[in-house]
Amino acid sequence: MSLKLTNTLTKRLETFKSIKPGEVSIYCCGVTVYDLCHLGHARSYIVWDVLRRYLISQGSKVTFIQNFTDIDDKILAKAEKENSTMTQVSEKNIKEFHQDMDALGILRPSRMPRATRCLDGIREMIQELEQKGAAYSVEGDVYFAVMQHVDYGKLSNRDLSEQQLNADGRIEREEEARKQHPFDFALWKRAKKGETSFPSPWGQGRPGWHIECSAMVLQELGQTIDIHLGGSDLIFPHHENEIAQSEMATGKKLANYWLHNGMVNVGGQKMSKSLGNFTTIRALLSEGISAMTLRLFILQAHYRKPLDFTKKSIEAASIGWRRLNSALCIGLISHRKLKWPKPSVQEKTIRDLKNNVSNERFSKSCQHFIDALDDDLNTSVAISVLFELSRPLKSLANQIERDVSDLDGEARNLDLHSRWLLLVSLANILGLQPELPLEKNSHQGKMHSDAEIIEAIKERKAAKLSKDFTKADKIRKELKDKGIELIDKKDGLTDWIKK
RNA sequence: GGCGGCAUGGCCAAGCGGUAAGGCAGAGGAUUGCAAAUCCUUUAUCCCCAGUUCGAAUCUGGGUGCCGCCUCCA
Repeated sequence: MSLKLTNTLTKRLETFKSIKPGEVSIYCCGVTVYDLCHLGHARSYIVWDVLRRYLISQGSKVTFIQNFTDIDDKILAKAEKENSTMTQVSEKNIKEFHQDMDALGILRPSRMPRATRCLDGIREMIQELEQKGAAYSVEGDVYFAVMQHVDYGKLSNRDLSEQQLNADGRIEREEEARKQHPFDFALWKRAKKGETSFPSPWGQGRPGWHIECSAMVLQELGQTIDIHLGGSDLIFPHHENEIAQSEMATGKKLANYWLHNGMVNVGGQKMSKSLGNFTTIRALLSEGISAMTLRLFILQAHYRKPLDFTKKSIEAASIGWRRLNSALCIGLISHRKLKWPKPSVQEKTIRDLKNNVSNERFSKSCQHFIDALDDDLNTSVAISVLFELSRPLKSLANQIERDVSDLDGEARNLDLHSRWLLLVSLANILGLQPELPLEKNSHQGKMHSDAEIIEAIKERKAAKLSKDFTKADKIRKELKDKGIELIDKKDGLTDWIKK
């Protein structure tokens, strides 16, 4: 089987085939850098990160371009509010963006163009469109004439003859009057006085939103690319307009495959800045929810479906991850004890993986995993394979934790080792990487000094030795009420963690 | 009003015509003085109604409900 993807352009599941064999060009719509990213952004970029990792694992050379929109009303508004500049606001949020994405284990794009650094390309494209009669200027504004583009609406199923009957009340009358068609959109907007602006043949102004992506694709990847990515909320008007501009300017198809991810919902409603129902990635991470928990949470759903965000669902993912993680960590923590070779972090291609899997049972798991991803990135099924692979490893981790000296026989050990290698490699394709447990006994908070706790543990141990379990339990309970949990180990020692 | 999507156990979520993956929670058992962790076992006929078919959660038609886009938006 080979990779099949749902193409928004054709509304069908299609076998993916790149223009150049072995090479894949991808453009992903990035963020407008006026604020921190929220879980919705995380979903989008995590999902596309998996697509990218999967293509890489198949041996493809992937060029992944993602933009920063750093010219925008909201950035300007923020700059004004903070008594700063557009550049300062953008720079700050670009840094924040990288911090979040790195934390989530998202591979950095090959290049990240910015609108401010692509102005020549933007102006050239607008001029090209003007020459072709697909753009017209009105008092310093330049609009794209949608009627000139025969295919307009092909991505989002819009019909130009309908004239957008019911979008009333949402559009500024004044601007409407200047447009030839209600769907016409700005390629260049003239500057109001005092506003940050850039020179152009049409006067001082700023590029419209859609044109930057068209110009960047052309600049970074060429006329036709393999895959164009974005959130489903970008289908119209953003991507529709991008297609119109690019295809009119170059005369070539912009992208062969258009992929769109579903939204993150809160209480059934889309998470968004404007609704104010968003939770930032930063906030989630600082609450102690691990990056991999978020990844698991997101990848347990299919990427095109809406995903409801609730405290409960995150907690479920968190526990699920903790268990999966214990299996993923075992070869890193206990390879000496198990006499496994020292783990190397080499990334493997699917072909290597398949060749290395000797055991028939494992090759089935491996194939099941691959088939799942091939089927329009069915990460949900792929994850179920990981959980199934991890089961005996979790048990092993537990045995080691309890210091069971009688580990299983050699053959079984070998079996577990190759199981672990497969698990780690497959998990890596989803970007699920082992998170080594934090040092035990590390904690914040000042309710108790370590010495006090250790004293209590000693007292309890004495009570246990003298079979005074009532007292032992009382101490456990007292500590628990203060958020300290005791874990008795096989060797008679007691660990404790602060919650 | 137009375009698109979704409806599966207590919760989340796969399934793409052949008799319901996986995760969380729950129950029972093993282990443990207790607790935690771990393992084993276990819990559904798929929104409603009609139809196609030997056979449908899966296809068709009609309902009902929810969501997204049509304004900035991942």
